[in-house]
Amino acid sequence: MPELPEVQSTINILQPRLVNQTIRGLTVRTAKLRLPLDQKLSHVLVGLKIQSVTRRAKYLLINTLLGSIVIHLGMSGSLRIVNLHEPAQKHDYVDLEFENSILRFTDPRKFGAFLWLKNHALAGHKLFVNLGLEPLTDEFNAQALFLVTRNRKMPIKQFLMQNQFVVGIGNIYASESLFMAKINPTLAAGKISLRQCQELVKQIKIVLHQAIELGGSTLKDFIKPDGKPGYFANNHQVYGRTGKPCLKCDTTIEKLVLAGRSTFFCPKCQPK
DNA sequence: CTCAGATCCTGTGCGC
DNA sequence: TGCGCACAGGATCTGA
Repeated sequence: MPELPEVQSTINILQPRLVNQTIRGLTVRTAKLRLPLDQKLSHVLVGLKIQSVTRRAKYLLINTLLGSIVIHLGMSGSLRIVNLHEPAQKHDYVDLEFENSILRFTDPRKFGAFLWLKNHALAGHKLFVNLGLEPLTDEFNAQALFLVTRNRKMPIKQFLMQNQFVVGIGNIYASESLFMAKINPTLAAGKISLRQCQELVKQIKIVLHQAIELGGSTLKDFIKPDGKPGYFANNHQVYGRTGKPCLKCDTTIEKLVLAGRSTFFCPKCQPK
C-alpha cells in the first residue's frame, strides 16, 4: 500500500473529478474487509453530493454535507475511476457510482476499509481518536519529537511507524527519512538528541513532499485513480537496495528486521 | 505503561 | 515447468 504520499496523490487526482458529483449507487462485492462493510449503505448514500476529498493520516475522506465515506487502502488497496459498465475484476470490491463514472476500490489482501461515518461520529471514532500529528504540519517539529521520545527504548524506526505521535510514516519512508537524517534505525528513540530531532523532522517533511510531487511513490502495482500505472522504485536511497552501494558513500546497503518489518540502512552513513 | 509478536488475506517471485 | 516457501506498502490485538 500506499503510504501517505500515495494516499495524498490519490486525493489530488480524485478531488477535481468527484467534487459536485452526486452519488447514484453503491455496489459491494465483499463484506470482509478489515472492518465489516455495511451492505445496505446504498440507501444512505444515494443522492448525496460530494463536497470535498481530504485526508487524515492514511484515511481518505470523501465528504458530503451529512458525513464522510472513509477509505483506507491497507497494504494492497487502490482506487481508480472507470467508465460505467466497465466489468469488475477479481478483487474489485466496492463501486461508488456517479452519473458518468465509477470510483472503484480494489484490494487483493483485504486489509483496507470502506465505511460511512456521519459528521457527528467522525472525530470521536475509534479509528481517529488516537491518531497523532500530521507530519506535514508545523505542530510536528523537533521540540515535540524530542519531548515525546524521552525515556523510550523502542527503536526510532518503530517509534516513527506507530501512529500515536506522528501519522503517515510507513515502512518505506521510515527507512528513507532515517537515512537522510543519518540516524541508525535501531537507535533507541529516547537517545536521539535535539539536533537529531531537528534533522529527522526536516528530512521526513522533505521526503514526503518529494514523494507527493512525484505522484506517489513507487509501488510496482500501484495504480493511480485514473487507471494509469504508478511509478516504480526510482527514487529510493536505501529501501529495497540490500547489497547495492550507498548512493552517498558506496558502502553496501544492509537490511535487518525490526518488529517484523524489513529495514534498510547504510552502516557507514548511519552508524550506531 | 511499554513493547514484541501474531494476525488478518492474497499475490508474486525465488530457489530447488 | 511446477511446487513450496518467504515475503509484501498497515494496523490492531494479546499477553508478557
